[in-house]
Order: sequence, then C-alpha cells, then structure tokens
Amino acid sequence: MNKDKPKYKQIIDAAVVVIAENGYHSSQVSKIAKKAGVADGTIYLYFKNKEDILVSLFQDKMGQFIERIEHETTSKQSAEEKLFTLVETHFQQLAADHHLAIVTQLELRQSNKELRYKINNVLKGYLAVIDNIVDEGIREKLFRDHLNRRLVRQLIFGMMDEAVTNWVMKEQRYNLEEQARDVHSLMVYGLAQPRS
Amino acid sequence: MNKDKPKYKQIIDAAVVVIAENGYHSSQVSKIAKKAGVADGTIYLYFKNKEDILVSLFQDKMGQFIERIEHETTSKQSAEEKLFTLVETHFQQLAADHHLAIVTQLELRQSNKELRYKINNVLKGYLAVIDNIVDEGIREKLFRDHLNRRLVRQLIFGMMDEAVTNWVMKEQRYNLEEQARDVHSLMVYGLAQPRS
Amino acid sequence: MNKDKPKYKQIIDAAVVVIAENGYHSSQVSKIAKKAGVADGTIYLYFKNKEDILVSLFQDKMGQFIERIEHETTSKQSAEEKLFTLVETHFQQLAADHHLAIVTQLELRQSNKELRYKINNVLKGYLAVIDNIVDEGIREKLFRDHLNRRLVRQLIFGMMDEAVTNWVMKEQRYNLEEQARDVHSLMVYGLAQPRS
Amino acid sequence: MNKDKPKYKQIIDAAVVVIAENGYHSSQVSKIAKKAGVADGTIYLYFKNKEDILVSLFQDKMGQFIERIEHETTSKQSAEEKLFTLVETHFQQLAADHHLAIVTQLELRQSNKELRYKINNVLKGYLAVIDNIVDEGIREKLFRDHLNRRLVRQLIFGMMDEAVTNWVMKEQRYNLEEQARDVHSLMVYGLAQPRS
DNA sequence: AATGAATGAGTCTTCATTCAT
DNA sequence: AATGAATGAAGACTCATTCAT
Repeated sequence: MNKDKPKYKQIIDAAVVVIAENGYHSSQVSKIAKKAGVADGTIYLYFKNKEDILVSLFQDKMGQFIERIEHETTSKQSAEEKLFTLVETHFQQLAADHHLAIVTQLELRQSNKELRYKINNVLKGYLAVIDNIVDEGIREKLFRDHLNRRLVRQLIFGMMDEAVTNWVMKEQRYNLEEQARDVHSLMVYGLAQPRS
Repeated sequence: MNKDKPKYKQIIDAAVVVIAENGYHSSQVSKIAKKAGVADGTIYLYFKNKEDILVSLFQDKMGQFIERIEHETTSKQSAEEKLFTLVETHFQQLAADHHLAIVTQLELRQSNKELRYKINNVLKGYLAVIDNIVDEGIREKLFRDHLNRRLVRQLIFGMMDEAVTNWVMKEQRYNLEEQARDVHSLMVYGLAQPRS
Repeated sequence: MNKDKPKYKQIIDAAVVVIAENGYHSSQVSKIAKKAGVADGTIYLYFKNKEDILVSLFQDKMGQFIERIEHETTSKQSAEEKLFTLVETHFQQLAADHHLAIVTQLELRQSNKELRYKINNVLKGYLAVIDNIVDEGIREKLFRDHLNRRLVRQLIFGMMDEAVTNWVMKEQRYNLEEQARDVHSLMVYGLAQPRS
Repeated sequence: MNKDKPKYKQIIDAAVVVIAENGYHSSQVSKIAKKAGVADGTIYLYFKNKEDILVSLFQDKMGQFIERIEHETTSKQSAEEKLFTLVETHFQQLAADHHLAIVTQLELRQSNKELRYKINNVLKGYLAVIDNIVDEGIREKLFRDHLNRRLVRQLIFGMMDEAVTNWVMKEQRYNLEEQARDVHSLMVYGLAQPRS
C-alpha cells in the first residue's frame, strides 16, 4: 500500500507546510515536490492528482485528529467532562500545529465545492463523536432530552470552528487553549444567568 | 458616485446569480458582464478589478442584511428577545434569497485569503450588533457577567453560520427558519437540563 | 463570421509554414501565434483548439484545391481529357506550394486517428469529383463499364497520392508535373502493351 | 544476437496488439511491457528506444511479408500472373492479420517523419520485388517498354496501399481479397475499353 | 539478465485586464 | 460612457528512459 511508504508521508507533510506558507493558490505541485525532496512526477506515483493530495492530507491529519479526541474523551466519566475534553483536545491539537491550523481553517476552504464535499465526509466521523457525547449526556439526564441532535452537533462544531478560525486570522496572537473552558461553558450552560 | 448608477447595481446582482449558478471558479468576468447586459470593459468602469466586484457585492448585500437585523432587533424589549430576533432575521433573510445564501456560505469562501480578510471587516459591523445585544443582556442581568464577550460573539456567529451552511449544503431541503428557536435556546440556555 | 476576418487567414497560413518547417510535433501553438504575429490567446478567438487549426487548415486549403480542379476539368470535353486535367492540376497545385505539399503528404498524417477521419471527410468531396469523371467515361464508352467504381476512385487517388508523397520525400528534387502524363496513361491504359 | 531470444519476439508481438487496440498515441512503453509480461526496463535490454521497437516491428513483419510474396510469385510463369499473385498475397496477408493491418495502414503513419523514412527503407525491398516483375513483363513484351519504371512501381504500391487503407478504415467490413482481381486488372489494362 | 521506482522536460489553454475606437 | 478584440502569463500532468538492486 502506497500510504505506508515513506514518500507518501513526506509529500503530505510538505504539502501542509507549503500551503500554510504560500496559500492554497500559490501552492504549485512543483513547489510541493521540491519541499518534499522528490521529482514532480513522483507525486503522481502516490496521488492521482493535485486534489488527491489535499483530500489525502485532510483524511490523514483529520483521521489522527479525531482518533486522538476519541481516545482522550473515552477515559472521562461524565458527558460534561467528555465535552470539555473534546473542546480542549480540539484546541490543543490545532494550537500545537500552526501550519495545520492555517491549512484546515483557511486554505482548504478555498478549494472547490467538490473537494469541500469530500472534506465534509471526513468530518462526518467527527460529528459522530460529538453525537455520542450528546446522547450520553441526555441519557445521564445532564442534557435536555428534547434537543434537535442533528442541529446540536452542528452548533457545537460551529462554535469550535469559529473560535479556531478567529484565532488563526488573528495570527494566533492569543492563547487558544485557554478559551476551551469558556467555550465549553457556553455549550453547556449557554449565556443565561444560573437560575437559583 | 458610481454606486448609485443603475449599472453598478446591475452588475452586482448579475454577479450573485452567476456565482450561485456556476460556482465561484466558473464565474468569469465575461459571464457576469453578459448576464448584466454590459460589455466586459464596462465592468472596469465601475469596479477596480474582479475582487472588487466580490467585496462590493458582500458589502452591499451584507450592509442591507445587517441593517435589517438592526432594525428588527431595536424594536424588541429584552436582550433575550433581541437575540431571538437576530437569529430569526438572519435565517429568514438567507432563506428568502437562495442565491445569496449559496454565495455567502459556499462560493465566496473559495476566494483567496486577502478577500476573506476584507469580508471579515464587513462582518465586524455584524459582530458589533451582536456585541450590543450581549452587553444589554449582561446589564439586564439576564446573561452572565463574566463572559468573554469577544469569544461569545464569535460563538454566536459561529452557531448561526454553521447552521446556515449545513442547510445550504443539504440543498436547502429543510426549513431553516424553524431552527431559529432551537438555536436561540442553545445560545441562551446551553445543553444543560434546567436546574430547578 | 470569423472565417472572413484577416486574422483567421493569417493564422492558417502561419500554421502551414510552421508545420512544414518544423514538423507536426514541433509545431507548438505559441510558434504558430508568433509566426502569425498575434498573441497565443488570439488563436483561441478563431479556433476551438489546436486540432481545430489543423482541420480548418485542411478544409480551407483542400476546398480551394478541389474547387480549382473542378473548375479546370469542366472546361474539358472528354472524360479522358478531364482525367488528365485532374492529375495535372493536382500535381500543379502541390508543386506550386511546397509548404502545403509537405503538410498534406507528410505532417498531417501524423495526426491522431480522429483528426484523420475528419480529414477523410473532406477528401470525400474530391472522391466525388473523380467519381463523376469515371461515370462520364463509362457513358462515353471510353472506359470499361463493369468497373467497381468505388474501388476505381480509390486507386486513382492512391496513385496520385503515392506519386506526390514520393516526390515530397525525395525532397522535391524532380519535376512532379512532368509525371502527370505517365500517371494518366497508366490510369487509362494500364501496363499492357496496346493490342493491335 | 538479441533478435533470436524469446523476449524479443514477445515484445514485438505485444507491441502489434497493443498498438492495434489502443492506437499509436496510447501505446506507452509500460503498456507494451505489461502485455509482453516483462518489466519496463527489460524493453531497453532488447531495443534502443521506443522508436526502435516500431522500426524492428516493421522490419520483422514486413520482412516476412515480402518473403512470402517473393516465394509465391517466383512459382508463377508470366509477369501478369506474378503481378496478380503479388496483389493477392499482399491482400491475403493483411486480411489474415487484422492487428497488423491496423498497425501498418493507420497507426504507424502517425509516427514522426524520421521513423517514416526508416519505414520507407524497409519498403524499398518490396519496391524491388515489384520492379523485377515489371522488368520481366517488359522483357516478355507484355508490358509497354517506355514506362517510367520508378513511377510505375510507386503507382502499383499506391494502388494496393490505398485499397488496403480504405478497407481498414471501413473497419474491414467487406472482403479485401476479392478486390485483388479488379486491382490487378486496373494495373494491367487501365480504365480503357479494350480496343478491338 | 531482470526489475520497477524515480526522474523531469515539455505544452495547451484560460481568463482578468487593457485600450483603440 | 461604452465597447469587445486582443493580450500573455501561468501550471498540472504524462511518459520515455535510467539505474540501483
């Protein structure tokens, strides 16, 4: 399988750096090849075409991303803790890899609609993880039980995504991970004053 | 001022339709000119370049969009009501103009980073409106007072934006406006079971 | 109509010279544009793509070629004379335009099968002209009446074509037109000794 | 000598099939190697380069082709009979090997000029065979003695070649061998009505 | 002798923008 | 003000050939 060969990883990693540094539209295949230390043609031994590099990049990185989140959350007891860990791990991972953050939050969104649909498919795996936590919270009677779950998971994702995108657009000048607590709090308790 | 001349509006409106129907990358200047009923060169009498059409389009449409939301919210009494009206009007307006929804949620995001920064500047006006409502809610002691307001407005926007984007990507097959109540509820009360 | 604009002709004529001098596979669009004195992009205002230049070139030149032959032959009385005039005019025209001869006999044949089918369609008009002469000869009882006419026209064309191709491959070092009499004689009387 | 090794023949035969089935321009070295059951690199142990495969293919197949024709014709008595046998055997052989017919009549002609000159050299052997028959006919006083023999052999070849090419382009939907008699007749007696 | 992974040169076409009319 | 013909820069991908094993 091509995916286990070292050049596959080399090219993916080169693509992340090149796209983060040059922007999506200035990331020619030849530039990626050069950064990866291979010939242009070699790219095409491992990827069908340029779009395939990007889809693979996203699948690869997001696969690990989601796996890590799944792993961290399962060790937690309550749905509330799990949700916090999800937000925290989401922020942590992107804060730890600035290049990847730029690529996922800004550059990859400039791709055409078709590619974005493929990306969305990868994200379905993530939405499923969120779903499970919400379900658990409802079973625990921690969360309200008449929630529109399809909508809830969108909103949870939307909140985190917007928070990260803002942080990237502000050139990562503040600490993203510190926001995890507030974001989590908003998710769970909303804006309202606790009713006593 | 060019902006008041009829052709300016003609071109902007043509651009919305052309981009919604053909996608960002298949919306050549010549196609927009044709739809607008003017010569290619005429475009450049009203806009500096292609990007300027898109920025102007966004400013124009978003200006009206925000104005309408401001107008609707000011007539409401409480911050809670205002927030609901904001979500409702946000959803209403995009549901009423499918072309515009496609353009703002999907197509314009494929533009380059530079254009997206300009678009973000336009959105600052919207974020200010949200800010004011949150402030009011805090003053009314309806909302918690230790909220990170910069973050809160991002999350509010992120929730609505994600909800609309999903609706557009699902090809607008369900009723978006009906979700306003749930989204508002999530914003205000979060996921948690009301504590009695 | 594009075909009447001066640049259309300019580009066609440039293509003939460039292809004759450089060979089919070394005739880049940019080379043709340069020789025609227009920008690369201008080519695409007049032709759909590179292949379209070649098909149009062939249609244009062959159209004139055949027209000229038709014109010359109609003024002759007998089928025998007409056939001679056909061969003579065929040879004359190609001998008068060395570039065109190289292109039609050698270079255009390197095109892909698809293009060659299109070229063959153009040649059908020529075969029809030959057909008419053969028919007339048969009616005049000059030619045998049990001839397979579809085959006969192929053979007549094949003889001329091979003669011209040989002349081009021998770098046009001998006089092609002088061969018209012998070729005509072979067509009409064959190899055999006249029986007395 | 490489030519006697089994892989040499394997590669040549694979090339004929691959080119006939895929066309000249879709017949990559790797495709030929795969069909021949050898590695890409192995091709270069037996052939200098891709062109050398094609030239060798032509030499090989045409060598046998011409040999067979020589063999069949020598057993005939008169030049007229020999010429008929030549046409008949020419048609027979190509009708018997459709792949080869496609390759020689259509696909190999798409090769570049250089390759076609080499192919022409191979054909000189064939032209010599034709020459001999014409000479014999003249000596027998069967054929006219003031014929331009260089031209005559071209025309004889041109007639057969055009007949076969047409048959291939018509997708071999009629019987080629049946045309041998008519073609021969045209060669020997021409179009003219026998003079009594 | 045989392999096959790696190489890297080479080109058609699109489309935002200009400018003579 | 309006036109639209003309411009020309820019990049993904293929495939014949090599060479370390």
